[in-house]
Amino acid sequence: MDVLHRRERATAAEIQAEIADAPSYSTVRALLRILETKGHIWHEEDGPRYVFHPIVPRASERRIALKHLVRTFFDGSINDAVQALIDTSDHSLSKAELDELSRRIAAARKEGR
Amino acid sequence: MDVLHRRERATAAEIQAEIADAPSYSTVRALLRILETKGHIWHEEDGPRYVFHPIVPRASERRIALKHLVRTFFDGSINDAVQALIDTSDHSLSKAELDELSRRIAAARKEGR
DNA sequence: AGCATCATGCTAATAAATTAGCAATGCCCC
DNA sequence: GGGGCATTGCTAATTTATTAGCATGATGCT
Repeated sequence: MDVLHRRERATAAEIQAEIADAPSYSTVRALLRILETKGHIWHEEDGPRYVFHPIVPRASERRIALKHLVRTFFDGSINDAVQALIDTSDHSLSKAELDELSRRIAAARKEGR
Repeated sequence: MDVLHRRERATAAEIQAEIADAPSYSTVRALLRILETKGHIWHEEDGPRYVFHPIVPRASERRIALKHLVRTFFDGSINDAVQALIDTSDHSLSKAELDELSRRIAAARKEGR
């Protein structure tokens, strides 16, 4: 599901290739079949192969994932989560990026929240 | 694992109680045994019952989860992730919270990133 | 057109997870 | 101290996931 949310569309082989420690091709295909019967993905045919897609759109899943993460790891504090994001060490934000964030926060403030 | 990361410690019964759509008590206990043999959790004995704990500390798991989420849903853009957090509608940030964020960003900027 | 390639459909075997349930044991309260 | 309660240890049955492998059919290249 993560691969499909990253790419929106992928074949079985692509999915396997993107997973570190991937299970066998057989298993990936079986898993895709299971995910499809459970209503998490669908597929279209592109010539001889299937191209899989998530059913829940990325933006929705994104919102769910954020909420879950904030609840699980930040006791519900969005503020703390933002702080942690800014602190992500191996990817630290450039001055320009920080400026952009300031701008966005100013915008949110203006919206009267 | 989510429950254990939220609470840091929990018994089998507590874990079951916190999971929506939880499987049977038997299953929860079996799963805890499996997680333990796989090295994801450990337990101490508190009188007659086991209290389980995650092995990877919350702060580490948190970093991993953030990284994963940014990669999966925001194409690696921390900025976009922060924006999405700020936009979380059902939890919108108060003016005070936005102020605090501004302060934090200013601090990050000062650190010369 | 013919051939190699790739992907699916299917089947069958094995491994792992899920579940129920009961005996045994330690705790708590009266 | 005795009786109930909660929790673990275990076993066994069932369901589900994982895997290999082969036949089949479409694609694309020469």
